[in-house]
Amino acid sequence: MTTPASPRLLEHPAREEIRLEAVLHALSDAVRLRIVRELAAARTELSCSHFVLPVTKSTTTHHFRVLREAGVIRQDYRGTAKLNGLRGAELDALFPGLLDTVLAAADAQSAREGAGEAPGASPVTATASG
Amino acid sequence: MTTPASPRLLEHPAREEIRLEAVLHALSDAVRLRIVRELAAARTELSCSHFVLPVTKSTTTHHFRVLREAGVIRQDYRGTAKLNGLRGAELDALFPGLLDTVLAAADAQSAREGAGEAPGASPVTATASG
DNA sequence: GTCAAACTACGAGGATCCTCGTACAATGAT
DNA sequence: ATCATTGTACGAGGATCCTCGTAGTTTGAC
Repeated sequence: MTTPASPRLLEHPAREEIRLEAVLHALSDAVRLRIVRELAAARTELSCSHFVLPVTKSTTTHHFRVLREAGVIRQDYRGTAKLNGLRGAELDALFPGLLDTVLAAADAQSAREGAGEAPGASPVTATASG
Repeated sequence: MTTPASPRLLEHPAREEIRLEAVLHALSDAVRLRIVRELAAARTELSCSHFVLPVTKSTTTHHFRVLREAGVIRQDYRGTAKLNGLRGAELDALFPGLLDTVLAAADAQSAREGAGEAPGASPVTATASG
């Protein structure tokens, strides 16, 4: 009777529990915004280890948790890995267009700075947004 | 030779200096989001004293400064008062649709909570967004 | 000059946040 | 069972943030 079948469960806020202020705060950090952009560009769930971030593993865990607790991403264990996926549909139902708009704004800012912070591969990926 | 004609000048970030992270952070606070919503609903410049906020005057000044330094609002002195106006056009040029989307999200959340935090007059104002 | 109104500056308290290092837990393969 | 992989927990340091009170500045009216 130690631990049944459930491997490791993570708490997520219910859709109705998601607060706009928390979402905006979650997206207001450069590292987290980068994570979200990569997740959006990938269109799939990605493991934490997939990300190459300018912070340590501990800090990475922290940022993923902030995103999860704000309701921006969903996390599920898959073997030793933990898959992260955007809660795009839910967010869109709650705050129509918010995520896409922020993502577009981030792309625009990135392009303006001419930096190499592009999340996907080429900086000319955008065209189809829906 | 103490002070020429300039009454009191305030520093604002140039349009190109505005950072998405700073804007999102500025909007992630409940008090500031409320200020922005009222400003958007008013469609005019409003003095600080016009706002009835759950914080002291000192704190109000602080929040207005955060909004100004993030590039969300523009502040100008007008006699003893200080008029605040949204930098909507500039923000929209930089981050298309961002402000409107956040404003709509805030309205949606407000409506969901059934609270009396409505910025304008009636809670049924939305219809024409552009 | 005097007075009221509107806002700021400064400093402080307390909370939250970002970052890290080290130690630990869970899974899958050997 | 042993080991490597993946990610967590805990605690701590340092920065930033929100809030306030008090004192001070600028403007306009009397």
